[in-house]
This record gives sequence, structure tokens and C-alpha cells, in this order.
Amino acid sequence: MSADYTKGLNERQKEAVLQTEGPVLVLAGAGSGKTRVITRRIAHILDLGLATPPQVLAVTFTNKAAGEMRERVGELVGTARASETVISTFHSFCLRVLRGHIEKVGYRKNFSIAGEGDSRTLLRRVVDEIGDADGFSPALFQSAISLCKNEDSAPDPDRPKPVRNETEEKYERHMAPVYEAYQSALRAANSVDFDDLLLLTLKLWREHPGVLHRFRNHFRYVMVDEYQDTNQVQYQLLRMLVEDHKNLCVVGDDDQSIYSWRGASMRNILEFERDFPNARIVTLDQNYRSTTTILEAAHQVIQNNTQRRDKKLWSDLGKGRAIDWFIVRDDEAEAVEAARWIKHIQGRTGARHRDFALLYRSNLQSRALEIAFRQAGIPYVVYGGQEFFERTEVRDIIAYLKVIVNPRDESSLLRVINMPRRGIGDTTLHKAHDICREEKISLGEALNEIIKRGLATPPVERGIREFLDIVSKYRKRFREGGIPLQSQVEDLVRDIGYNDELERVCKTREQSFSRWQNVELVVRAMGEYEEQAKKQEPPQTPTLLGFLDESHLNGDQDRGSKKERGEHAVALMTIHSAKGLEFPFVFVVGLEDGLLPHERSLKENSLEEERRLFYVAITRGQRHVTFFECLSRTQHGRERMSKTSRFLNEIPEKLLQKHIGAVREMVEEHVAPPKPKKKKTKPAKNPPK
DNA sequence: GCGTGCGCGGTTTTT
DNA sequence: CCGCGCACGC
Repeated sequence: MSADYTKGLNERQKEAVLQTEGPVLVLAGAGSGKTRVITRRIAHILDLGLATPPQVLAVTFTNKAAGEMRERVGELVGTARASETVISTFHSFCLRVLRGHIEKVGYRKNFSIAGEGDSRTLLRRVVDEIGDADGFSPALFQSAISLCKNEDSAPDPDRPKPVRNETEEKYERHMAPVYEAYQSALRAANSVDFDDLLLLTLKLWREHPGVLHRFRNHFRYVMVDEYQDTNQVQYQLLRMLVEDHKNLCVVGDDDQSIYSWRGASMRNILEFERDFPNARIVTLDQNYRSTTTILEAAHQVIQNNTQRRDKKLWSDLGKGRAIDWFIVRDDEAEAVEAARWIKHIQGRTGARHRDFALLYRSNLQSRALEIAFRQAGIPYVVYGGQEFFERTEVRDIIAYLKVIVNPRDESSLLRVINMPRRGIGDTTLHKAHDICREEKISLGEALNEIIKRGLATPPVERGIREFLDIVSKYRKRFREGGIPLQSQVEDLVRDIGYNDELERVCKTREQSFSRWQNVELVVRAMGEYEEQAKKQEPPQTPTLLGFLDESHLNGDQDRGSKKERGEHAVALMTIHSAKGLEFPFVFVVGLEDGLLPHERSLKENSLEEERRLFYVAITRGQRHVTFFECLSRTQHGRERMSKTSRFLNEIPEKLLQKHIGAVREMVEEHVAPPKPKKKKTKPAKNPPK
């Protein structure tokens, strides 16, 4: 069955789809239809019979992106073949590799994944024990270690580093012992952190060429989305994987690289031709999203960056309205005016609430907006914020499950041994630790030993018994199977008396209720996981381990409900979380020096990344973009005068419509209506005013 | 071992 | 201004 998968594509897009062999770099500007290209390319490869679905690997950064891609491939080649295609995040892919081979690099099969919070806790402990923290916070050690792991390098103070800030450099000097202790603590707990998933896969492939060759021979075509966000480890993995055939197609946009602080390295996209000689470069520069005004403004900003590939987006969507730029008194006024401006635009255009997004640099900025929107009766959803699986109550339940699966998982054990409280405190745990060291046994076994040796007072002993009994009871139950996992978790939560504990700990009824709901969401997530597993083709046996893997890699369970509410609400989010999204009306708020660009970026030498951030913000807009700038802003409780963001000066005046003061005044003074442009594009094309 | 109050620090967050 | 980690007192 042959279909023409290049139908409806522009010339460049066709070229990217048809060039199936060898290294290809697709420079895909904002809104240039890159997902379309990747999915069509996969369909085309399958269609030509160049590979079977399982021999095609497509890597993304988020599960959301992976899901969307799978769905769209499904629309082209059918869901059956799409589900056999390996479409996955780097981390899920590596996890899959490691679940099969991790014993070769010194861990046990049932290893735990330490989440961000777990690794923070572990680091705190490690830093305490070493005692040489020198006032450095575990959080900063955490990010410094992560950066090291991302570039596949042990901490080495003498080695010249890529652009780093002073603090990080200083941390690095104190880091080696902490890094080492952290890593051995992880290993002792048979746990790996997120970065290890990638790093250990690399180690595995390096040290066991046989394993590597199996993967190499298996995957015939490899595609990578958001290539500008890959780090050095991911680059190495890709390189090793495609060594033989070099059928690697990467898609990305250097101008949208905004995660270098997370270890992403622009060099990968900037040096692709050097890394893969004879690479075909395809530039997608037709934008299908924004007015030319928006694109021109974005271009004028981004072209001030020196570290970039030269390119310019164009569209045939007409000029649209100039960018409105409001200068208001303070952040409170900003929020109030933004609300008014939304209502005004709605009055003129009939736009729905969901057509608007308010983008800001920092989560702190959502507060004022929320207050004003609530008062104005504008429905809104704040995206981002705390990850579902990082919430205390969720982590507690997950920690129980982790201890059940992996008895060596000390962090999880420590987390729950006294939760709910069983009278087991530091004294007991110190005793247990001593026994661990002497007898070379796990903490769990040491607790048993304490009872045997009668080292604990009767109430403490009762507490320990209680805990150990629960854990071994559920270890047995989960091992034997037969009972749905969901009911197992329900029973577990009841057995430990978690509901009572929440009511005891929480100050308000509201709080205990909402936290209990999260616990119920975990139970529900387990149920959904079981359903999913059974639906697979062929059906998979759902396991506790499988659920834990998913929960660590598949973040937010809350997203579902957010999505529903988002159907008719204004979106509030950071610019970072807006990447990849688009909205008819975009407001960028807080355009002040110190906020965007953030003052820390000035010290850290990352002005260009801040500029890219602004570029990403602007290019989210389809029909119209509005800027807000405050003359003063309350920061950390203090009122501070602010200056216009330097990035605004990079936009030619003719693209801007500047308003000093309130929206209301501006509305009254009757701003000239925009010249009507091409009406052939979408009915939604009427300018907002 | 457990709860309270003080003081400090404070971007962004795909996994 | 707020959330937190830690030090103190029960």
C-alpha cells in the first residue's frame, strides 16, 4: 500500500522527508511544521519497506511529545504499526535498555529510580556526613553534579570548562568528594538518578560492545526531535547507535535552545556537519503560525545573538496588528491591565479564553495575575508548578512501593519508616546504621537485628515490628500476584493509616482533603497503568516495578484535569513551559531588565540564552502579541524600580505600539485601527482591534 | 522523638 | 513576602 507522504508539504519539507539515508539535519524554525516532517518521514520509511516499525527509533524529550508523535504516526500508517515503532524519550529508552542489562554495570535488576527529591535528600545526608559542605547547599551540589553527569565528566577542578558561572566553579572544587559519596550511596541503595539512566547506558555500551552491537544492528533509522536540547551524553549515545549506517535525522532549532542550564549543549546542533560529515542540511523557514509582524520582531531580537545559524522565518499570514507595548506602574497594575486587555480583545474579536496565554520568566509572577484574574472573573489555569510525583504525600506512598520492590532502597526506607510516626527516630536509626556497617547488611535487615538483640525499648520495638511486618506482608502479596495492583495499593494505604496521618499533620481540612485526593490519584494511576498494560499488543503483565518506572518518567498525573479546565481558560505559564505551544494571543509580561533578561543571567554570561527565551515567547503568538513592562515591581517583598528590558530596544519602533499607562486610557484615546490585511487565511485572522 | 518558631535565601525544570 | 531547613524546648 503506497501513499504519497509528501503531499501538501513544501519543497524543503519534502526534501527532509525524502532524504532517508545518511545524516540529515533539519533546521526547523518555530512553527515550521517539524512534527509533520518527522511523522511523514517515519511513514515514508515504513512505506518504502526500508525498515520494519520496531527498527525505527524516534527520540523526543517529553512523554507528551512522544505521545503526540505516536498518535500522528498512527494517523498515517495505522495505530498497529505506530505502536510497534519505538517512539520514546531518551530516558525511557535508556531505562528499557538498562532493565535488560544493568547487571553488567554493577546494579541489580530491581533498581530504583531516584527522583529529583530523592536525590536531594540523599545529597543532604551525604553532605552532612562529609561535613565539608562549606556552606554550600545540597541543591547546588545537585545541579553541579547533574551538569557533570550530563557532559560525561567526573568533577575535575583543573579541566577547562564550558561557560560556567563562578558559583558553579566554586562548587566544583568542593564537589569531588560529595559526588563520589553521592554516587556510592546511590549504588549501595541500588538506585540510579535521572542522569544515570543515560550515563549508565553509555557505560554499558562502551564496556559491552556485544550489547551495543545488538542495538546497532536493530535500529536502522534514528530520528531525534528538539536536537538543540541534547546533552553530551545523549550525543554520544546517538553516535554509538548510528555508527554503522549513519541514518540519523535530527530536527531542531538553535534559536530555541533554552535548557543549557540543564546540561543541553548547543554545540550539537551547531556542529552537526562536523560530527557527521556529508550531512544533508535542510532549513525549514516557512512559518505557518504567526503574522509577519511577530516574525519580524522575533527576528530582529534573535539576530543579535552571535552563536546561531543564520536564517530568517517568513510567513504569508499577513502583517496583522503591531505589537502593543504597555508600560504600567507596577506588577499589580500589570495584572489588572492584562485582565482588561483580554476583555477588550475579546470584545473586539470574539476570542475565547483559551486563545490567550500569559508568559512570564519566573513562576513568582503568576501570583499577581491570578489575583487580578480572579477579581475580573477570568478563568485561568496555571501550568507548571510542583510536579505531581514530587508532592510529599505522593512521594510517601511511592517510597513505600519502592521499599517493597527494592529492599536496599535506603532513602525510601528512611522516608517512610517513621511515616506515620512509629517512634523510630535518629537514635534507633543510628544504632541500625552501626549494625549495617558491622554486619554488611541492609538497613532493613539491621532493623530486624535490633529486635533480635533487644536493643530497642518496647514501644520502639513495636514500631519497628509494625513497619517490617507491613513491608514483608506486601512484598509477599505483590510477589504472589493474583490481586490487582490497584487494590493492593489501596490496602497498603489503609494499612499504614495514611488518611489519619494526613488529618493529624494538616492544619486545615482543605489541605488534608486535597492531599488525600492526591493519594487517591496515585491509586487511580496504578489502575490506569494496569489497564494500559493489558491493552498493549501483546498484553503485558503489569508489575509494581513497571508502575514505578512509569511514575518516575511520566510526570504529572494532574495534567489531565488541568487540560480539561484549560479548555475554556486563559493559560498562565513560564516561557520555558510554553515552548512548543502556540496561542492566537500572547502576552509577555515583566519585560524588565533583571527579570528578562534575568539578573542572574548577566552574571552567568548567558544573555544569549535569555534572548532565545524572549524569542521563544514572541514566536508563540499566532495573531497578536502584547508586551507588558512595569516601572516598579515588588520583589522579595521590596519595591524595586525597574528599567525596560534591553531586548525591547532591539525591536524596531514601527513594529511596536507603545502605551504609557493604563489600557483603559489607551482604549479611550482611540488608537488607529490596523490596516486590514489578506483575509484569505483562517477566519480567525481579524486583527484584535 | 516531636512540634514550634526563627532566619535565611530566593530563575527557568522536558526526565 | 513565602517556604524551608534547622535549632530549640517539651
